[in-house]
Amino acid sequence: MSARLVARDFLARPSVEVAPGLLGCVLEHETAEGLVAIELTEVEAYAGWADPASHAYRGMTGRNAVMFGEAGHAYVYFTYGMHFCVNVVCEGEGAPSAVLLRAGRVTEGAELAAVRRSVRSSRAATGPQAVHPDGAGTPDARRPVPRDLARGPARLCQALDITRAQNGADLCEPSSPLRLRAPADADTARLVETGPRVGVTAAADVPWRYWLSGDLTVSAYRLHKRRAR
DNA sequence: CTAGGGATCAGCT
DNA sequence: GCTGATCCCTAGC
Repeated sequence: MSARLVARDFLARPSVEVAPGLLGCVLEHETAEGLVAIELTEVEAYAGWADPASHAYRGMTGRNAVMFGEAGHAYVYFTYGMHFCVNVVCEGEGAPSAVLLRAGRVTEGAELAAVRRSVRSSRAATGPQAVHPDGAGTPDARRPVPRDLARGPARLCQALDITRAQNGADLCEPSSPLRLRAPADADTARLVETGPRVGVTAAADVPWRYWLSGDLTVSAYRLHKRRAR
């Protein structure tokens, strides 16, 4: 079995070129709890300086500094008070582009991923250990279905246990706990579809979201609500 | 549909 | 130092 990682050279290009090539790649995170691996099915490119939707648009800050560094590192950010999202940094020093990992399918460690997801979910819900009033609920009843384990950028991070601690992690380094594996050769010829990015008001016209055609783990598309400016 | 929650940052004092 | 708007979302009504 090949543990071949994605080469840094592959990532050191404009994110719009890299993004479709990440589909089918496997992001895996090895922790004390075990290994969870996720095959990427949906990504979005963010282009840096020229892209008003990019965190790097207004220049380097403490939060987005990783985007300005070497390609192949993880840029993790926290949003909406409770969610993490992970990006793969592309291009090179001073060219802050990145690809947001929006969804995937758990290929290893599904048990562990399910536990992580249900623990966090029940805490965010109506309190610890919500039980069905009719008594029908077994502990497993709350479990997310496998398809939903990493269906959405924040769910993907939950399943992999990616938090601020993984910000800056080197995805191209074999000894790194968080790494990006190249797809098996048989999986490379998948049909890719393209469309507008999710939740982006500025530059909503560019089709920089990429996903594997027909894949059920791709997140539900919603147009962003118009917000006053 | 909405609440939820924390971090960030521009703009101000 | 503070204030308020925003944020690439999710789960539960």
